[in-house]
Amino acid sequence: MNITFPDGSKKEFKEGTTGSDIALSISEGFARKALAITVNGQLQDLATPLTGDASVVFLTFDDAQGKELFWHSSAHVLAQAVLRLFPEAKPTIGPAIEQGFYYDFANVKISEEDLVKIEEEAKKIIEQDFRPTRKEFATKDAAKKEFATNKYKVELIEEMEGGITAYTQGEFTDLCRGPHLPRLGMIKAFKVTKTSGAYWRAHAENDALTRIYGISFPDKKLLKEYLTVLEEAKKRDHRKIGKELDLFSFHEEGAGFPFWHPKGMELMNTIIDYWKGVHKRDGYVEIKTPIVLNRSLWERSGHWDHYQKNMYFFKIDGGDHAVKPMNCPGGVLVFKSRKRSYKELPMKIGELGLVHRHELAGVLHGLFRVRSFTQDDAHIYCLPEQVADEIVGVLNLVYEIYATFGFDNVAVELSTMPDDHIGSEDMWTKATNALREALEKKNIAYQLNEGDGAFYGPKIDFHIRDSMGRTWQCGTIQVDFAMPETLDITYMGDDGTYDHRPVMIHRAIFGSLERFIGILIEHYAGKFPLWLAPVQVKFITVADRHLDYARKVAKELGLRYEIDENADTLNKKVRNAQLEQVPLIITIGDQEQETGKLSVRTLDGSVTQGMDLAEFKERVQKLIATKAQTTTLE
RNA sequence: GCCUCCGUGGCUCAGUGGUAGAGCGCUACAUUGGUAAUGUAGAGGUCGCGAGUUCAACUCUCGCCGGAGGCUCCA
Repeated sequence: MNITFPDGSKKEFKEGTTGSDIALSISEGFARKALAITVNGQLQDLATPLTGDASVVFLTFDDAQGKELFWHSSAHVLAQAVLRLFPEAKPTIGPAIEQGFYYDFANVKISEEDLVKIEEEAKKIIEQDFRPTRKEFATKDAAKKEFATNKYKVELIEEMEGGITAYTQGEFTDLCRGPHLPRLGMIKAFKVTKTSGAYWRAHAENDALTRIYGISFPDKKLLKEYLTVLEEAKKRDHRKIGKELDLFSFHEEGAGFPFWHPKGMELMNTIIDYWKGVHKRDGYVEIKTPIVLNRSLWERSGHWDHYQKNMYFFKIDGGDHAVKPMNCPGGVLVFKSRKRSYKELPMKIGELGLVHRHELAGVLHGLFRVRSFTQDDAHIYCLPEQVADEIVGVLNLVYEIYATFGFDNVAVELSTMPDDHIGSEDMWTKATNALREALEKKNIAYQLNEGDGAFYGPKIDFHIRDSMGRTWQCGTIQVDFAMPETLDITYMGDDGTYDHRPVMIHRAIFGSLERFIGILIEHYAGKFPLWLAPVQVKFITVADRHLDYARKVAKELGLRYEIDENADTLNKKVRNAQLEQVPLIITIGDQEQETGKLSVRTLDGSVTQGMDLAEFKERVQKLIATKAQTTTLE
């Protein structure tokens, strides 16, 4: 057989030669690194004997496919280790994930201490250096017989089409499509990281499973690097920095309800001012609607039937009321407060609305997942033929605003009709197409999420990554033909009748001010750009006699400032200001007081002495006006 | 809500079946210091809440509340 290599070279091999032999024939060093081989684009393990002419590519841990194979094999090792320690456990599925792998087990309870034992057992298995062998079942029944004691595997086999295969390593056999590492000894570092509850097939009504997560590498150094990255990320945790910088707090008296401190509010207000500015420029107007509204509105809007589990209810004067989980129904009342003409459309009505949603206790997570938050909401009421342009307008604004904060890694998802929805299929198709076309027009790559839309319409979501690599939904654009109907919104067309329904576009760019600020804290690791920093400059005096002069200069600059009046040493005050991540530190002593010049320190530790006041002001104003990402005076 | 783990002064964390300690912070005094921690003294805790076991619980058990990492859900 003739084998073609990626560089175009060809070589003749005997029929039945394995990938591993071919790899060895090229270079010994390379063979050791190669994990698998693709033959005519099909992934195989190195141990598989090859037949016929083929073009081959060797995969290493650096390739996504190689990584997946490596971690999938590691998941088998994990399952084998668990079964050695807990023979009664029933393995279900164990895939590779973005970072590592997991395996789900039924019929077993695993404590934190067990994880250590499992890891030790896994290491023994790796040392045994098994070579996984493949077995093909002639029939479904044969496969079911093999896995008869595991109803989950039997269920999987039931649904399979084509050849059913299993892999065996030592005493452990698992149902698996493969391929696998040729030798398990290639796993040089193996760590069991955490456990979690999970459900069979991810449905809460199914059996509860125990999920065990792990990660592995072909080199111990890579594991060390991975752990270092995790530790660095932890230092950026917004909950930690939020406490250190005195931005916000949470209290037992209201789980999931953030309390904003003065500096946190300074930050939020700066962001809001910016938001209001760009929206005004783009023709938005702003409203404010009540937080509490009565039952009849929520019934008409569909929230009573489709969103009740997330809402807070109470009775006033014997009537049911709800705290708003969304701003739209209230906003619609403003639109309907008088008759509208087609000439007024599109109407873009913004609202920084405080919404409350009763989220499950287990999902709360700092500012990322709270029970009350401020949406930078807006509803665009437009004619059907204006929808496409309006979506493009929102997309432009979304990318402009994200860029202002230095976010270039934004993942976009398009979510379609969920099972629980209002409105006709026809409306949903129209709305989904409008979103899709806008994305394609702007050349934005997106992932499709079938059945993940809001109950009233499909949506585009924008996801931003936090320091731990988790992604969080921020902005959203939702096209809604349904609510205009259920809430009976009309406008007068050029035919002089009110028989026209506008289309409603719901959109938010930050999504939640709270979440967005949480992400910003981690994104900047607390070192905010000058325009955002709650305290932009901190004044430090050499001695108490310089305080009056410091106060005078501070007022003149027109920046958000603090003066350190503590009786600490200069060094201590500098240290504190650095730890508080204040972008500019101005030291005032005899020198400055006499010459009228400034001594300015930036967060990187560099100090500029003898700076002219006017020049300093000019540079700082420029940094603020341009919303510069870093604060340097050079 | 589910799984695993955690809950000691404002913060970070030691600690023991016989009712508690450190550093930072805070207060006072002394020091007025030139770019990452001046010194001395002092105040501050019913060891998350409730019940049980025990002669005795901060320590053991159970329940609740809150937190962490996941699952599911979501902005």
